[in-house]
Amino acid sequence: MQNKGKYYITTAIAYTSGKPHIGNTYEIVLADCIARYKRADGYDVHFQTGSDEHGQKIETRAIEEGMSPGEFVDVTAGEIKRIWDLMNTSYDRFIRTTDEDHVTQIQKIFRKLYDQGDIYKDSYDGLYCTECESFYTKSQLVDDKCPVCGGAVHNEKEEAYFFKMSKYAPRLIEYINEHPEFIQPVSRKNEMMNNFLLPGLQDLCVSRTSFKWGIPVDFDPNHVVYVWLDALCNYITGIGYDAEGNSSDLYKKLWPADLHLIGKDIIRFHTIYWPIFLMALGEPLPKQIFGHPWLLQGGEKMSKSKGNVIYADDLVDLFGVDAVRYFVVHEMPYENDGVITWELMVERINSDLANTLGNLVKRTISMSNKYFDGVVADRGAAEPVDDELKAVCTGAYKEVEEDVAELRMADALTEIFTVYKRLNKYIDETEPWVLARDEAKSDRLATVLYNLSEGIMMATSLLAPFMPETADRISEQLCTGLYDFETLGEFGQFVSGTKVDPDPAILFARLDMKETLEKADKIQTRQKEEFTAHQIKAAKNLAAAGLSTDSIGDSKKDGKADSELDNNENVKPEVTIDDFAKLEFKVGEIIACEAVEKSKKLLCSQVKIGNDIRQIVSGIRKDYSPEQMVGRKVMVITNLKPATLAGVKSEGMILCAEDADGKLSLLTPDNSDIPSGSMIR
RNA sequence: CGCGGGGUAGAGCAGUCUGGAAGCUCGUCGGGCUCAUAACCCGGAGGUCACAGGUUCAAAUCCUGUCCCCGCUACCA
Repeated sequence: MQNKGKYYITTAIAYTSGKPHIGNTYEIVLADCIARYKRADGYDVHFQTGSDEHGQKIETRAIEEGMSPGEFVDVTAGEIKRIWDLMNTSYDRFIRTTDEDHVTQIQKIFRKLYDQGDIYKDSYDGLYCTECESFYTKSQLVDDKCPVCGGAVHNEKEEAYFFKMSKYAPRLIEYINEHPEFIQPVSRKNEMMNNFLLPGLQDLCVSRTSFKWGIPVDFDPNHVVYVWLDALCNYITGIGYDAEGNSSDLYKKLWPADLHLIGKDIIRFHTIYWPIFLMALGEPLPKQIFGHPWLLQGGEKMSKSKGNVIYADDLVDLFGVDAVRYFVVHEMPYENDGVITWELMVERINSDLANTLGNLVKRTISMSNKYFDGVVADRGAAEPVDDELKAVCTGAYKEVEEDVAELRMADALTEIFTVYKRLNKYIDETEPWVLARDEAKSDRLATVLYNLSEGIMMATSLLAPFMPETADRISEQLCTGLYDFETLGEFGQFVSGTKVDPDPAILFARLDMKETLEKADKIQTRQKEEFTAHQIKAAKNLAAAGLSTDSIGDSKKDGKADSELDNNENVKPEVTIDDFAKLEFKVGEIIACEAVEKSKKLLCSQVKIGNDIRQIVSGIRKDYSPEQMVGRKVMVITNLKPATLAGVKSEGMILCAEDADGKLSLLTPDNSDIPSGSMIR
């Protein structure tokens, strides 16, 4: 096969704060499809992935788990690698930012940049929240208060190293303008230009003294290297870059990278900071950076506290690795976010994998066995109807090639399945079972089955980078090997006279929706329980280490919700039974309810409490509609001082439980027959 | 007026740059077929292409305005 040259592809390295979910796993699968495709297409591919293991968050997460940071990242990096392997991804190196060669190089790089004056020491002058021990920018503040704890922030100075971003910004702007393919999709280019580059790039603080878990600056050990500088450089350290000029032959061959595949959330780091670091090091810039969209669970971001996270290993258990690979690549459009739900997963598998592909292979091989004792032979009895089929088969490679060149992998996959669909149609057009009834048409029947087998192998050879196991199974059932891409322009490579599998196994069994959703439900329930248990353990460990629980949670927003929850639970002082007796709780029945016009959050209910009817306004509209409220019996505090909310009078309060996400649940009496007005004690 | 993306059939999407009969997949309804995993093939129904104006012989596509959704808005990876 012709060698088309080297192709160096990377994924972002995964942050080791926890187990990656299917949204994170998508990236490695996509990269693997590209890598495998390029290999099959004649490129000398190098595929690197890995884990990003430093930073304050890791330090905190380790404490939560009661481990040292080093032990913790060993566990999570192992977990990431296990999932990457489970997904059958063919990376050449899994780099860890704790790897010795990487650490050494980062220190050299930092020193080099310092020596040449691109990094300078200064003081970081920012808005600091003592409570959270963090700096914030002005734009991050909410009402001039800390966005996490809501407390006051003040100006504070901290000694730090800075990188002269401003020095290189004009060159980067010029480069981006001259290389329209550099940032993909192009809409992202505008965001970077308009938000950062054109208004003027600020220098970047590239060291930290507030935590220890990072790569120490060797000439100033109080500082650790900023995690992004550390993480981004993996793309060069992983292939043998040396800041002192002794880079490896591998590096000389591979750099610059052909493609950095990353999530759309970290585009800024890859299209601004990373190119500038490279300019400063005097190295060429990567050829292309593709910020892929996200896979969302039913339209919302996955979050552990919501219990809606879908993990690759659960999916693989239920559906098999190739079905999962197929799904994530197929469902991800080029520019917009994709959607994953268990229902969609089942639909895709049944329709595309079981019906279109699996059934096609099965029926084709079954007919060869039934009519010709398994021998597939081209007896040359062609008819005009064959021509269109052959054209579709021989044209597929070109179509797929174009899609892959633009990284439109979902489209490429669809293109391949068009061939399978065409083959199914061909069976109907030729009606082999009718030909079988007439001995004189035996040659034609054989030729039809030959054409089908050949068509399947042509499409399957293109499918192999996407679904490697399935492609192997199909070629085994047809007792042949996958085709070289170079030969895909011609029809008729299948060796005439091949005897196929006498009893081919079903490739993808149809799934029962109800049954599968029940299994999925169990998985999600288990997951939510595990999360709750983890939160308790984490809080304990953090408290033992003398830290607050503010930093728990898998995102800033969750962290906020968590801290509020903790405040409600922990802050209130003990009360006596007499204090409690001052409050009057009764069962109320909601007899009417409507939304408060001026507000997005409020509902106004008419509540029957014994013989009394009261109007109560509640901020629960996001979780309950007025229709849902009517007829319910709820817990009401009746001696609360009346208040006016959004201009509407409220005489009491309907009680709700609130979870970590702020989702509300009305408190309802266990026995719905209990009359309204009953006392609650 | 911070920047950008989006609103197309019940669901998920393409089409918009370069104006010229509204398309794909799933679902649904009807028909065909029986080799096959109740699979496969054909056909139908279902859309005022967010809304309002404008340009044009012609607008999902170009222009103007409005409404809604989403992302980004720098030192948390």
